[in-house]
Amino acid sequence: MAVSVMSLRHATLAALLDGEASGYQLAKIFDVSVANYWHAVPQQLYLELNRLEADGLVEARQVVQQRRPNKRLFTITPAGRDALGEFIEVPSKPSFIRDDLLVKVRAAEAGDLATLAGELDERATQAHTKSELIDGLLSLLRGKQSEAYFLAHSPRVGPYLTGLRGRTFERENAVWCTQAAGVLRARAAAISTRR
Amino acid sequence: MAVSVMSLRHATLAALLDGEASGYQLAKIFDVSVANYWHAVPQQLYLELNRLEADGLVEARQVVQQRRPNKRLFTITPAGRDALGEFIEVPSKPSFIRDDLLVKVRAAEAGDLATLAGELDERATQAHTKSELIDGLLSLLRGKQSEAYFLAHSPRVGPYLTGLRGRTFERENAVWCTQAAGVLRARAAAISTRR
DNA sequence: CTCTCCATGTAAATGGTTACATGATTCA
DNA sequence: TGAATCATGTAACCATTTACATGGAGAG
Repeated sequence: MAVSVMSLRHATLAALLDGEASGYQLAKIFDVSVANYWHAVPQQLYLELNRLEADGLVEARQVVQQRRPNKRLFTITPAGRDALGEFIEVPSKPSFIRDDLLVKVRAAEAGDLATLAGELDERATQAHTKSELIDGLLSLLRGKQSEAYFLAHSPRVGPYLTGLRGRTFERENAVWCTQAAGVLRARAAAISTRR
Repeated sequence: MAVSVMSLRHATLAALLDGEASGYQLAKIFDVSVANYWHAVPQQLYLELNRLEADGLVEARQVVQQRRPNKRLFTITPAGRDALGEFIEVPSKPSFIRDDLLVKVRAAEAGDLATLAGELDERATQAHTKSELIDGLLSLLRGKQSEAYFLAHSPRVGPYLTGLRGRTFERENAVWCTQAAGVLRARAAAISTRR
């Protein structure tokens, strides 16, 4: 059975549903809101946008600027929207976490506990910051509407739902990192007093 | 500043901290407990194990079997443990989610809402099953000890902590998938009655 | 008699990261 | 004067996935 591939394509197309954007702008968007479900560096986006253009899924128009480098603004085409529609029809492969830091925690017994606890604290802070950033994006989307009303009626329901997932993920990440750091530090202390 | 790479290596080494295993067994382990922080298909593991052996980070012994194909059991070497220790010292790059299904939800407006809701329900079930599986692994690890005691004293603290993260992740995944499916289905119904 | 499990690999293709390249503008 | 922002790309490299390949044992 066919399973969907090439999600960078579709993540890029999806980001263009909000309107035209340059590769540079998309890179920024990928850094904040798209980061909830996909990650890509600018180089990837420039390549992918050109491929999408060649395939007729996006259209570009050149914008000449005086004090800034010229840029190309991309718009999703009807064919691009269709491609997203088809993408939604084919089943996805299940997602998985791939996290260096969790590998380290798994292997904690083979390394320095204090160092690891330090990195966990840092990560907790980052995750907390990220969750607040997303929180801001969510209330910006929602405006004065209640969440229930927004979810029932707003055309921006897609970004809102992915934002909710991202916010929870980052919050839980922060909680867990803090817990793990505490556990490891307590153990590091226990080991050093025992000697 | 150097940032750690090649986590498959370290995930493999970490999995061998529990004792010797064959490539086939490791593939199983990767499917369940290691899946909380890394994913790999068997082919990758066979390759990686051979590379680790060539680098002296694991040792292999051949086990000849009568009714089963012969196998090779791998053990982590002191050099392998050192490699894990160094891995823990170098900072990790921040992790990110990469999920096809979230891309689809972001792009919901361009596709069929009922189809997407259906896939979200399926995913909710899978996530719930996975969370219960992990829950079982955790109580197996814990045995009769309280969680606090286990976290303070057990040598298996690494796997336990990653299990906690995985369990929360899957639980939150199930909750979110169910919520998103509900939202999208309600909207699908609203659209069809309006016509 | 078919399916799943055991058990290990090679080869080709795709996807993703890192390094390199350029250059003006604005802000501290 | 140095760093950050705007703006786009190429090339080399590394990691990951998919397809292909083999074959006996045991369960239903």
